[in-house]
Amino acid sequence: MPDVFIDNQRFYNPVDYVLQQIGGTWKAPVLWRLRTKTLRYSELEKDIPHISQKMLTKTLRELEKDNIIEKKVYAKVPPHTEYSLTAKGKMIIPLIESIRNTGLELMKEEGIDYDAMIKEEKKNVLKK
Amino acid sequence: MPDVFIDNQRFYNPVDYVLQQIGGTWKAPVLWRLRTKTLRYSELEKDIPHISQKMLTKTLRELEKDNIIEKKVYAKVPPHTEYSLTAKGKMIIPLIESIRNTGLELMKEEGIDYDAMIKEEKKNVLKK
DNA sequence: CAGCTTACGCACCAAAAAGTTCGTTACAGC
DNA sequence: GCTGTAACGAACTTTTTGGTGCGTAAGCTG
Repeated sequence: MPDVFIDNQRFYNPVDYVLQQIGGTWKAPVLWRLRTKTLRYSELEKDIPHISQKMLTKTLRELEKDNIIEKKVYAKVPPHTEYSLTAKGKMIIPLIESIRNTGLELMKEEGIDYDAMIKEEKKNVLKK
Repeated sequence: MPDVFIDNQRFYNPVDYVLQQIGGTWKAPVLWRLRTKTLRYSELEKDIPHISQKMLTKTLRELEKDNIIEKKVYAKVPPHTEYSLTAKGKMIIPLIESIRNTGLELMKEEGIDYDAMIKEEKKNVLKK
């Protein structure tokens, strides 16, 4: 497995190359939400539990740099920005779905029904 | 996306859960080599470029803990250990292949033919 | 005219990941 | 009896990640 250099960055193998672009804690949650629609910064922030502004901003900058998402800025005050997938981003979504499905399977083997958990949570949100 | 607790560890979502188990720099290289055959510690060490002993050991321990690989020890001196995939490990290999294939595609879009690079490298190794 | 709003960048600090070096075991060959 | 060997564990340092809090623009609202 030889090393590969792209944009002056070294990657050990193709898996490494992919995981640099979509790995880490926050990239998948962002991409997952953008898979069907364009969203604003503040919408992402509200919808992704635990994410800090710093991490959201950093994640968005990296996804932009790798040409996975696009940013559209409406130059007003207060600011308004929208993020959406690029063609490359759309190409990558099926992979995220595969990873997610594997995760659901593995969780099931641990006795956890994640889809049911999500439904439960929605009920509780509505109650409030 | 609610949090999930498994073995006292928190995961934000199914993708997070999978990437904790197979993400990072070294897990895929190890699993990729074990996908077809059992290997000794020293064989893995020789075959994976750049890996340090510490990282190899740590990676193997984590994969064992997550029940993805098995260790067989032959109690002699010098030591002899063998690593192979468990059933769960075999389940995960297709996902690694998907990630790898996506990586190959993305590299191709950057003008890099990784399979050709590997062939070149093999020639060079034989020359030495 | 004070305060709220959105989407950040920046500085500072703590925590986690990763690399480097060293030590160990016990037998086999020189 | 000194050296090499395989597979590590432990200690230490460096690098990378991640979190918190602060500052900012400029118009709209009370």
